[in-house]
Amino acid sequence: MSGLTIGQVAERTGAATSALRYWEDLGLIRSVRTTGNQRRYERVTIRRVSFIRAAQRVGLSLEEIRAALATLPDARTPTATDWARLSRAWRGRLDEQIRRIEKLRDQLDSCIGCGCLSLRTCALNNPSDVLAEHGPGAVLLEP
Amino acid sequence: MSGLTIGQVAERTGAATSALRYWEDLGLIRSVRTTGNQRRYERVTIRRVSFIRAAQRVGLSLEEIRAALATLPDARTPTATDWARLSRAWRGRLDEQIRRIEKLRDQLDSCIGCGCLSLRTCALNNPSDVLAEHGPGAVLLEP
DNA sequence: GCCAGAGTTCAGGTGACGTTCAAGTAGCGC
DNA sequence: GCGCTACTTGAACGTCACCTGAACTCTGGC
Repeated sequence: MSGLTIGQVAERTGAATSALRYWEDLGLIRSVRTTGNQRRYERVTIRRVSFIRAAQRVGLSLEEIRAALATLPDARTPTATDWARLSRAWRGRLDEQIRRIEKLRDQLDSCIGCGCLSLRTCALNNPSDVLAEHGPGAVLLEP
Repeated sequence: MSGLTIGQVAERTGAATSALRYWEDLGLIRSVRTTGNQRRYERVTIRRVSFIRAAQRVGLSLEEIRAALATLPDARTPTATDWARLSRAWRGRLDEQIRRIEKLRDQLDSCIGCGCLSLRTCALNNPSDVLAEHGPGAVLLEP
């Protein structure tokens, strides 16, 4: 009646309570407190948390997710259209991820015969165009 | 002549010097020291580092890589056949990764229209069979 | 009023490094 | 041998997205 506990949100979304608290510290979600200082979440938070988890699976960092969530309307409860707008951009990311891994796999196929891993001859070892050069920010695919 | 410096190994392999020192701390690579306490690497270390980098791109943790490297012969310099044996097992991993992301993408496609992200109806939100439940250990795809 | 279970904060750990620092070293020309 | 620059050193701290445990407090049912 007065909102969902952190345990209820965790159970309904599959997120760990520690993650929910962490996301709240980062400002991704909000809660109100009871007189005893316990968190209580609105029901709309469930959808927000679901969005965060889905976005993570697609490979977005929490900072990117925070930015995306910031474009949601303050005044009203987000609609299905709002959520759809945010998730539409993910498609390309997934295609890109698949493309990268497929390329890596094909290179591996052409490389396994030789076992080379040598500098100029082996494509597996020259991935400059396969993966970005490394900015910070990990993509957890299988956390 | 008396071995490669850490900077030379970094340049030839593309690994950062900080990573090389870290891997040495973990026992993945070895070095000898000069009288001035600087690291000097054998030329074979280049191939070893290349293997580590390739294995990481495939998604192995450093611990898994350490275990794989431990199967290399101590007595002699590893041959192309040795390296090929180690990398053969990666194929399935990459296929599995592609399968996972493709499934996620397909679910996203069927989900974008509705913008739902709701609990029972949206596949994107029920990924229990898509990704493992989360043991520790991050897979960095795009570091 | 009691108790179990769920909640709280805080400190510290994880993996795989990157960054920054003062201080030391290598190798070059001269 | 001297000076110069580029490189290297270990230690300590930061990063990201949390997890774990300690020590405590709240909530809800009986």
